[in-house]
Amino acid sequence: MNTGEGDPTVPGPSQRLNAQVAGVDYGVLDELVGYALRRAQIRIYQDFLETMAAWSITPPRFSAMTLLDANAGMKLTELANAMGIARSGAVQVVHALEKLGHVKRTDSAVDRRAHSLALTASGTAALRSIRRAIKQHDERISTRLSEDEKKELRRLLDLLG
Amino acid sequence: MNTGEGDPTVPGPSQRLNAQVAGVDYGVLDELVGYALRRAQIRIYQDFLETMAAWSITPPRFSAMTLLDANAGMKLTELANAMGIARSGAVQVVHALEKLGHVKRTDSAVDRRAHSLALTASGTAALRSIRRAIKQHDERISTRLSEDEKKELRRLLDLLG
DNA sequence: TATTGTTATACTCTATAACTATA
DNA sequence: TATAGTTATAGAGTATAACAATA
Repeated sequence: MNTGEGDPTVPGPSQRLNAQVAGVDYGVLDELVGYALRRAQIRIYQDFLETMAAWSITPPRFSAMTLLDANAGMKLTELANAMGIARSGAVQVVHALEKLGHVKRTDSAVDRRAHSLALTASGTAALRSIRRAIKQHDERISTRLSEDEKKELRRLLDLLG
Repeated sequence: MNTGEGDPTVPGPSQRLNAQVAGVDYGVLDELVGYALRRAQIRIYQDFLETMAAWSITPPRFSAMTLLDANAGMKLTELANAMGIARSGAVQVVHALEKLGHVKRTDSAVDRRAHSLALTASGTAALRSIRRAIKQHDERISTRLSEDEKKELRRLLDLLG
């Protein structure tokens, strides 16, 4: 797979079974909010990867691109904070996106230590397609929920943690 | 950290910020059910790791132990299917749990290729404590939800994917 | 031939710690 | 001294592919 344009590959779809298997006793797992979340995530992750395979895009890469699109000129540390990861992790994400030609660094005028991060023209174009595909993916995974239910789900999720 | 009783270490808590940062435009991310899920998971994961640090237990390890407790004698392939991961991944989880002394293999009487997996006595004892801590963790992360809301959240999550 | 467990390999994601250049 | 970015290192989690033993 991976029609993609670069080295950074993606975990690979897999023909893995559904998270819940008949005839198996899931014990306390079935009572935990956290495990319901995890199970949903496991299911959804499959569709996400398949949706993004052609672009070599992973969840953190999509987050980074979206953040840079909406906040052009962010510094690396700001990006890391916004994503909730360590700086060293942000370096890797940015590096992968640079290899894909989606992100460029510009030396900051004010602070010679810092770089200004932004999407390239082709990165912006790619993000348009990616975003469209992601929106479809998001529709797909939540197709059994009404608009009200989606809203309620988001509300309840935001109360968590 | 890691008062734990074995080599297999755990990612490490970290003093990372919250997933949502003020002054940053999250763009389309704020509209996606999938990202709300991801964000909640990121927040919760911190508490999970801190809760489990003393036991060197990770989410998949907890799932495996719970499944083996409720379905003693499972084969490796069955465990992998129940967890929704590849066999090779299950090998690693089982291996880590063996190193911790929580799981034992017994040669299957019927099929000489297969092993019968089960918790050890100390694994069962450990699971009791671990389960108690996990339940508290689950209460903690969902403390802002009423019982009805928790139930509704589980229902909506199960509709996803 | 098909399945079971295993190993080899590869990749992402994440973290901490130490380093360099600047502030 | 403190911050920005980077690199080195490490481990978890996941996957595919190939292999030996057994079915």
